[in-house]
Amino acid sequence: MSSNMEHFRQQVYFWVKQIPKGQVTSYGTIAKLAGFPRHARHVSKALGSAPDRQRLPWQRVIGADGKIAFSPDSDHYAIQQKLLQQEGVIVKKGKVDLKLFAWRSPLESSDEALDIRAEEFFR
DNA sequence: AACTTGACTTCAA
DNA sequence: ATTGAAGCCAAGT
Repeated sequence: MSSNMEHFRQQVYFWVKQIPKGQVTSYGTIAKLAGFPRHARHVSKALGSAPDRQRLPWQRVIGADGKIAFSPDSDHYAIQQKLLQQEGVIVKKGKVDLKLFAWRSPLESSDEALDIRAEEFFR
């Protein structure tokens, strides 16, 4: 049987793929959606080691404060910013206005919805 | 077993 | 709005 962490990773990939083009969400939100709240840091790890990064819209996952998480002087940072801008997301000083581009996931509105959704995916 | 390391988050100044 | 400290947790040393 696959490890818990492996399950986590699959859930992360699934939810990241759900983020609509031109919108963003946070590591923490993905962690929550995946059913593992408080594991925001592991979401980044899962993305970084994703076997098929090419098919994952990883650029749509940013910090809870709307900022690109990579170091501003890194290549990753520049690439992520470019990819986001290419799909219409406005990034100023490495920050996205969440009021305009935050993905309204089904689980963010209510905790009840989150529990229901969790059941669907964990049986 | 102890300590460090992140593509994190929250909260209090 | 910004900043820093504390909390977080699996992995790697």
